[in-house]
Amino acid sequence: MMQNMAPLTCKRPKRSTLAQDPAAVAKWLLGQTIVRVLNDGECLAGTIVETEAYLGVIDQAAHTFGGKRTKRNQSMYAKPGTAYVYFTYGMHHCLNVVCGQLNEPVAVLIRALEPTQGLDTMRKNRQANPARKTRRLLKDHQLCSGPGKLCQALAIDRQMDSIDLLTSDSLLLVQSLYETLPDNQIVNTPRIGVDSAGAWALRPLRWYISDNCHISIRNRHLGE
DNA sequence: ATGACGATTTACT
DNA sequence: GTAAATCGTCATA
Repeated sequence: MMQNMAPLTCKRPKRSTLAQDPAAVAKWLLGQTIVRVLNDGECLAGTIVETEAYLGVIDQAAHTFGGKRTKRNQSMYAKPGTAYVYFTYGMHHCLNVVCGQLNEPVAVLIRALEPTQGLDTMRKNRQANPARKTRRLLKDHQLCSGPGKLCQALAIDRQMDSIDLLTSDSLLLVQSLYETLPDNQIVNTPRIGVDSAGAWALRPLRWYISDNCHISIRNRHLGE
């Protein structure tokens, strides 16, 4: 568990940190913070606890497999530190951190956050469109425990696509004051929801913080 | 213009 | 465990 979080300071990562291969960045991002500043100035924040790397043109599970370039995925070709936000399944948004080099379409999907600031607003955002009538209060670990959930909680949609996470005032990546997590607190498994990607579905390109209860539901019991 | 398909979530048997 | 919800995006015509 990430307990006793330091008060939020605004140390921004260097762009060179994100200009690495997506697997390295995915691992590095664990423990860092995503901050969303709403129009009224309210801050919502969470610690990244689960990530997946998408390796671009060679990766059958990536939107840019084979060098595919469309209106939707063009921000994956942008400079490292750019947000790639896409809409899927007719109702969900997903947030990625573009990494690697300019024009090298690789990215890291942010799959789960441990919410640290603005939980009440997150709960409100998550229940804005209740699918079920009698919905009980969402527990903290239900707010950001999935790529679609965290975007709903932080009010992230395609308007945030192509934003620079290192300079933006509305959606920011903030570096932890702590050292990088030790390897024995990081679990590495295959990615979720990419079963149709052949052999690439089996590659261990997902990472999450061991024993953290805010990771996505699926595979919470697996791993190691 | 049309049809197939999701880097998901939720409810339900 | 299975299936429904729901629609932008993309490839094809």
